[in-house]
Amino acid sequence: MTESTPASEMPKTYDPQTTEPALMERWLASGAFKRSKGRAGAEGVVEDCTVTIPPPNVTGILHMGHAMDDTIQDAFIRYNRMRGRSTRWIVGTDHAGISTQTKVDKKLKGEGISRLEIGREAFLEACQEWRDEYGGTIIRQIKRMGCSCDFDDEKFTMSPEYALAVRKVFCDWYHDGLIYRGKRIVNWCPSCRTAISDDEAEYRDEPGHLWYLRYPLKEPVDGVEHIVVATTRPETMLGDTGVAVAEDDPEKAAFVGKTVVLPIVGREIPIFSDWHVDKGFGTGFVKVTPAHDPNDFAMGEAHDLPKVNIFDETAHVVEGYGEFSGLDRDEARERVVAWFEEHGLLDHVEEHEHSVMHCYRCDTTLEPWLSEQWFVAVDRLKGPATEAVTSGKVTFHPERWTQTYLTWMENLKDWCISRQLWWGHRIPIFTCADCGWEDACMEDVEVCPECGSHAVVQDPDVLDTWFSSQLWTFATQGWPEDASELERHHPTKVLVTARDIIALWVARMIMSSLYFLGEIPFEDVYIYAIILAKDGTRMSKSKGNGVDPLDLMARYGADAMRFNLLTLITNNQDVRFDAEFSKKTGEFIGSPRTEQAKGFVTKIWNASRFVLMNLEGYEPGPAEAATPEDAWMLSRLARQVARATEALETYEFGDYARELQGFFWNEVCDWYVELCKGRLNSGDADARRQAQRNLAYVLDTSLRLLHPVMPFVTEAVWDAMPASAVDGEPHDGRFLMEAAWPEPENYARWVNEAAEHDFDLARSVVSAVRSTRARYRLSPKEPLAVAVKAPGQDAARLGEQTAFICELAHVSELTVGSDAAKPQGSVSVVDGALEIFIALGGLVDLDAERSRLEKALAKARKELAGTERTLANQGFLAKAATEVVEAKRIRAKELAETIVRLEAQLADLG
RNA sequence: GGGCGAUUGGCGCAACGGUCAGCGCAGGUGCUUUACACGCACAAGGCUGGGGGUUCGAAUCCCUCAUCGCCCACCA
Repeated sequence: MTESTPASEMPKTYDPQTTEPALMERWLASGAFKRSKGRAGAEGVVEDCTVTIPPPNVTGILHMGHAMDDTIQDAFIRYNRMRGRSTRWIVGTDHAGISTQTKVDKKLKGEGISRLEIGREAFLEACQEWRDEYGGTIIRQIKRMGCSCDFDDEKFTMSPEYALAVRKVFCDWYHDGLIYRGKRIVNWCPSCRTAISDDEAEYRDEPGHLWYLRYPLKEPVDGVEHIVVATTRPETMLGDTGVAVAEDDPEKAAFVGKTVVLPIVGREIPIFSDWHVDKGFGTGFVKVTPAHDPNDFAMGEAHDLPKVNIFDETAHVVEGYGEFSGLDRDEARERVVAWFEEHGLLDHVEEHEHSVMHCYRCDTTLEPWLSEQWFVAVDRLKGPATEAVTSGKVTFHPERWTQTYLTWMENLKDWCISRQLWWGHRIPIFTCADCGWEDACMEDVEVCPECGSHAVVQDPDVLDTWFSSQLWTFATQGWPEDASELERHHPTKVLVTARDIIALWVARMIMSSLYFLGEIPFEDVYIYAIILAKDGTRMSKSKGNGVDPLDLMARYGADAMRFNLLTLITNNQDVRFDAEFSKKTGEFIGSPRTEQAKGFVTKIWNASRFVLMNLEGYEPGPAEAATPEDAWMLSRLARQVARATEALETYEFGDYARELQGFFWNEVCDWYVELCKGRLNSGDADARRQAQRNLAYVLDTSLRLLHPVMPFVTEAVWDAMPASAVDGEPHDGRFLMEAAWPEPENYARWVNEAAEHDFDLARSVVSAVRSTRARYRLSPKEPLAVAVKAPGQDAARLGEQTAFICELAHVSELTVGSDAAKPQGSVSVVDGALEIFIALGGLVDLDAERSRLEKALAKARKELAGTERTLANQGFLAKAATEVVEAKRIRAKELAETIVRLEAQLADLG
């Protein structure tokens, strides 16, 4: 910030497209985004505010969810930096195992290459290339938004340092007995011969059948010789090891504990009850195939059933099933059904639609397949993680998400962490093929430490992406090698994220941080609303209703988009974004709300330009409540400082933005700036100087308050300001982003309730005159004579404000008094304790005035009647709070007085 | 199927048990007021989705119905 633009050179229009990137360059070059040292507070302690960005996928591009997330974080970070806290926003990307691998896979497929052909090494190289090419995209987009992240120290969940942390966590948990190997059903693609993760599988509803098969009972039950099961996959009956009924099914109770002889196979299998079963579906009897269905697997575990795998890796029936062995699953289905029919065991067949999983790559129907996987046992983790939240150490905002977290934690099952992918952290488990030695190792092992064999192999699978991202708050801060940063900057202040990853990510971060650091990863979790399209449905590429934040910024600028996003925030869990698209081309046309926000950016620019244009001869000096309007403005400013500070401290971002806009636009611009024009143009040098100082003070403070959400335009204006009116020193070389936040206690002395009341009286008079003028279609230039009758105290206060009332309402002659007389031929307006008479001579339309007054009278009488009814209610008087009763009494008195005045005016009209 | 949330003037939203239910946009009227027409002023527009309950008092709390949406789990 070496050169500042003289006010006279402030361009007439503000262009975010040139200003925003240029400012960003200067901020970046200055190092202002690195950790701020902060300022010591009253106790001599510098508070800490470290925030880690939820790492976007390395291959990702910015979408509206990121835009919301990052706007909230940046507003919070900028506020805290100004507040004097030691602040750093840690940025980085996630390697995103599945989605990166899928993208690279598709790219290679487009080139006619299969990852299975080129092998693991070559494929990982291709992934690395992809990351190098696209990895910077989203970081550049975040920069376009003006986010004040520490970009010089970007993190990555697969960097060597990070990999070390991941490996240590795995090994420690393994040696502490938290990581174990177990069997689990995965989605197997018989064509690709690989497991497909849940996220890669595509569900599709397809027409199918429900086959009703008869299973003979070993011994008849009450004369019944066989039961009937319903299945969509009859071929899997070869692997059945049980039959289940619902726990709450009295009709089936007699069958529980009995035995069925499985047809074809001849296996004797038990009948048992389980909560998985819905007695209303099918026959109420469910065949259980633990090796080929996830639910059946769970039942098999619970009831200790054998898991019989009947398919090989190409989904052909394995040896041992006679004529069925060697058949593929479709042939097997036909033959099994035919066999049941031939033997009179096929009860009947129904049409049945059900969802089927397909391979995202080759579209083959996936086969649930039993395989070896690695798990994290959560028993020892969930207790502390639950306590961290119930005790209030970690707080959710809004509070309602606490329940989501606790419910999930309560139902938490062991976490399957192995993924059959190549792109990711490879599981550091080494096994000796010769002697069976196995261990989790920090260093790669080539020779078996037990038998010296070279036949040591590493587990081929990689870790779930969340396994590495759960370490984000501390693995990005030097853990495990150097704990010095963690000592001062962990736990982090807040995690800002979407509700759909409370379970996947938030909960796991809490568990791992508690385990390895013995402390929570963050104090607060702020869950923001999901941004939906205009029609209330989720934005999606296929629907074409999604809007690209870059398009928004190209059209309206980053400040406008940021402001728009914050004002959208309410207590609601979803918000709608009003992006409009061309019906013909589907192209983004615009967003009215963002356009409004752009209007506010322009308003700030223009108001600032006006102030700066009028600073000629400005001498820095203290603000002063020299006039009633000054006292009012400074009081309002003080309240706004307190309110904005409170709102940001309590994560009320929407209120912060909306209230600030109302204040700056409707109070500062519409009233105060207008009111200062007189003094600025008068020949009175002292009055002009004071108006300049006050305007500069109000503008300076407003810019500081607005900066967290509107960093660019506020910084651009600040750049043009000759000196800070708050500290009275030239601020060349300092950025607004590094300036001090207006501390409420420094403004508290301006709060002046009486001044606010007095100003409201003057505003009432101005509004009454303007309104009357509009009703009679009189030009604003037409001078009018006005008399105001007010109670003594109010009359005196109004008397001090006649100058500006006359100016704003174009009043030529203003009389104020407790006994002011109504001039001949005038219109009267009753507003609270004021009676305002506007002289119109012969123009007064008696009928119109009468009906207007009658309308007002009727309204007042109606409200008075209601109020009196309440006051007559014994229950109300007995139970309502005294201040509420008192407020009602005062209101009744006011209404009664208003009615008297209105009646008098009506009588006067004749 | 489970969980969460919404329903307030034409549209988007506030109001979180107690003043005449507020605000913005759109629409209306009038203003080339020398910061801003991306502006200013003025006026109009609502028995708060239906029904029931709790309470002295309900847009607000409870129940129910209807409609809509989001998240999670997926049905043998």
